[in-house]
Amino acid sequence: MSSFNSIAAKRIAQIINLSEEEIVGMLVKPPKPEMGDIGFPCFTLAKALKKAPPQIAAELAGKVEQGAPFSEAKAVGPYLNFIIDESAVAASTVGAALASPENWGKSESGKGKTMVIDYGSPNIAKPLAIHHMRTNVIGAALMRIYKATGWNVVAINHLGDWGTTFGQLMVSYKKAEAENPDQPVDVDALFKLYVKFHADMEADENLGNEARDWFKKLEDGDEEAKRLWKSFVDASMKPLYKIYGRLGMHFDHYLGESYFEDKMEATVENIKARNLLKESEGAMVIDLEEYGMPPLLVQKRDGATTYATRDLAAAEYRHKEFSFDKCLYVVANQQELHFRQVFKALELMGYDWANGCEHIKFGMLSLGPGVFGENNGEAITGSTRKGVVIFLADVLDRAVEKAKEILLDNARSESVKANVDTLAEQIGVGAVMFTEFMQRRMKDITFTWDRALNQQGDSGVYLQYTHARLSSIIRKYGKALPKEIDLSKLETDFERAVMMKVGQFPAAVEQAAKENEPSIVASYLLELCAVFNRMYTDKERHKIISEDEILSAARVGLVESVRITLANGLALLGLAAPEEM
RNA sequence: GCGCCCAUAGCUCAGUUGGAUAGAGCACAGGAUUUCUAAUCCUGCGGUCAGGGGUUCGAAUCCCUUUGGGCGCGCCA
Repeated sequence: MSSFNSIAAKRIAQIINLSEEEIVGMLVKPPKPEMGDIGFPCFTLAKALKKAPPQIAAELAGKVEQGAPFSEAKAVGPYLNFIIDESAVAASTVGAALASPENWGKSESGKGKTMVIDYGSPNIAKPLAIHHMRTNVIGAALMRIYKATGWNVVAINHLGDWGTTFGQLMVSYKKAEAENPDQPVDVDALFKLYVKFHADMEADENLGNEARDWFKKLEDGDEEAKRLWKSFVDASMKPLYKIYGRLGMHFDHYLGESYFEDKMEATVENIKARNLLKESEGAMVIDLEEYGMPPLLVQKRDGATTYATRDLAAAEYRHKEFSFDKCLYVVANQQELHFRQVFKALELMGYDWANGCEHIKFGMLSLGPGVFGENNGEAITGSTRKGVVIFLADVLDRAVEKAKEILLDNARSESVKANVDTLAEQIGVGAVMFTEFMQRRMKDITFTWDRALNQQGDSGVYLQYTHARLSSIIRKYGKALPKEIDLSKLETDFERAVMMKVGQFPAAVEQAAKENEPSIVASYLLELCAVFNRMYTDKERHKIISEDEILSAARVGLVESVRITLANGLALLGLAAPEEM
């Protein structure tokens, strides 16, 4: 579509004293389709020309070069509007999508550039809770969106597999083991130990010191500490991989904090070499007062490292290994200050690539009333420590169960019945994932079961249902589309609206990458489906398959282009595109 | 106290590089299917775009300010 904009700009530039580039920046989309496809506002010219904007628009319409790819350029009030010729619309949308389905929506704007994305990155030894879904789903979508715009992407899971938490677990585990030699080590058991530790610490503050001592032992290479740590990590990873599979996530590297353990010394040396390390209250910090930030803690009083130091080491490693142009951290906005400090520290360490680092933050998820008691109608913050937590796996399971019921109720065909479990998984998981894409990432979310399990209205299910409907039409058509389709047959207002919407897909993907905002793709897809379904349900005028073979081929071509767009879009978001449901 | 973020219909949200009459979904009230998936579609109802000031031909959008809310501010990550 953007090529039409530049052609319009070129023609306007021929008759007024503005550059093509300036004009492109001024072009707008008219609010109603009958007004035209591209609009040029004439207000800014009014002063210089000392004429009213509508008059200017009328004069420009008289002077501007007419002809393909525009059927008309006309004045509409104070705007000069261009109407794109039907055949040009069809060729650049339906034609383009059919010609190369797998590339439809892709671009090369990121060609030759590398982006490292840090997402997921859970603190292991705790089962994934509902709020972890945000980084997982947003991060995985961004990864795919960047790939679609030509970037070379390296996805890293910076596992939280190091730190005092493991000391806490060791304290708790040793106590449990003393009472029961067969104390299991699996993620459920670990979770219970974790909760128990924090409950016990209420009564015995000394436990905190014991935990720090165990972590120090781990850092110092104590055999038993290492053995316990390894068993905790192994037990944690199993369910993690399982849920990553369900969410369709992918990582190129699992490089947890523990991986950087032996690289920490070099990082601390680098900080020292720049004269940045200062002693403060017995700990070692980087002073950032000059930049309006509190100091960054590099080493604790006992000499153990902190997650800040591990982030610095990880950033150094990532740049050395992948020489990224961009490094995105998909992490909740609670850590905003932390990342500002880390990025500033990297800059002070002399790394000019620090300005390629970006914190992709997102709003917080709280638990609505009814999820854990009524709480006087207030939302509450989940707390893994206190056991106030909704497990992601449980949410997915319930959504799948609900999808299965609805599938069996509708029971459209034998093959739906035969595949009901696969389809229910696709639909249920998709519905839960899609709730992440229903608003911009910065919005806070209040979790309620109703919201998470919603499969009505604007939802992932709506997109998937529309995809199944599109697939069904194509199945019914029952033959390959002819090589030459007469797209000029697509001439109704609804057909034009669908074509125009299909044509906006590449721009939506591009915009999503530019703003690091997968929800842009999601709202685009909802609009696409709405526009298509409107045409589809107008069965009087828009029967897709009819006796008119030429028209049928054109309409099925249009349907297929919508299906390709929807399938590619769903894939970017990580949702399945079922062919029937 | 300081910093970051948020505020649009009863509810959940789009619209944010300034442009034409601020849009969806849910909820509520009606309606559409002998024919391609009704998990759909249509109609109606619903707005001091948190308040105030400013910039501009033009502001939900940019600037200042007030209010309300969320998050953060060294030995958790």
